[in-house]
Amino acid sequence: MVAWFAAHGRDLPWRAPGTDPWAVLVCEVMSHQTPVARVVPVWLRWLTRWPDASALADDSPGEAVRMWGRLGYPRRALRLHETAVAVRDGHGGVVPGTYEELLALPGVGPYTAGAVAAFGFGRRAVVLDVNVRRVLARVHDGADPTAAAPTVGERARAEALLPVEASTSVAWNAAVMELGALVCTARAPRCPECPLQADCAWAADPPPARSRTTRRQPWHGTDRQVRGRIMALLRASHGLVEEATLLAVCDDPAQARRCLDSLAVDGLAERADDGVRLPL
DNA sequence: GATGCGTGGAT
DNA sequence: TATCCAAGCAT
Repeated sequence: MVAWFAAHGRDLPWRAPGTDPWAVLVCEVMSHQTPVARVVPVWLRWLTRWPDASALADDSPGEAVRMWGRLGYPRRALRLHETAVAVRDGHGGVVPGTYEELLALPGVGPYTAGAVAAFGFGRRAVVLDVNVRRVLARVHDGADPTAAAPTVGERARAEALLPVEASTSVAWNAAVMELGALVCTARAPRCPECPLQADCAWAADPPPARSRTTRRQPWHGTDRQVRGRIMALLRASHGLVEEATLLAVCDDPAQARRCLDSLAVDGLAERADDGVRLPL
């Protein structure tokens, strides 16, 4: 596993020696449901502008949302800004190092808390992202994990497999995650290239077809699409945007209104007297 | 536990 | 062209 990673792991910028926990946290949050290739340039620009948590906390949430650009799920930018404030005001500007403290930060869930503990602090922590889940489930069960959140059983198995020694566990986490991203992929896994092939239930008996358990949400005409269009207009403007301009992003005025309202509730848009803008 | 939440490249 | 999918989290 670890040898495979040394030979085939990607040379991602946050894997450079000396990357501090805050930079790791930023990269982990940006990577939620987002391809790594899209994260890299934003992460580099982000840390150039705000090298640490306090620098981000001292700027406005709206600037964080603007810098987030088209990464998607812009509420993550808001939560990352909230986390920066929490680190500045509650932890003396230093990212806390325990799983429990990390989990308490806004926008930080079980995956991110484990990833920062492991990759930011070198600690032994279960890192259960979709890649690790897929690798472990296929090796053990010969089937893909469910679409639902990880079960206690999955977590227990990951814990049981995780090497005891801290630095070894960090390397193991990185290797399994990378294996899931590059070899044990969701579609068309490259089993002949996999170091676990000999011990893998999936490789021994590949399932014939994919079973679709949950129906995916359609895209065209959804509130998500309309919200995205409104946010794109707000990011592009450094001042107020006329509400009528924002409401023109789709044909259905009621939907446009609903979406603008929901963005305001989320804190992604702020209404002023004569327009709308990103939060100050 | 099921839903909602962006975006764009790959197939 | 339509669907799948990518380092999840909050409600």
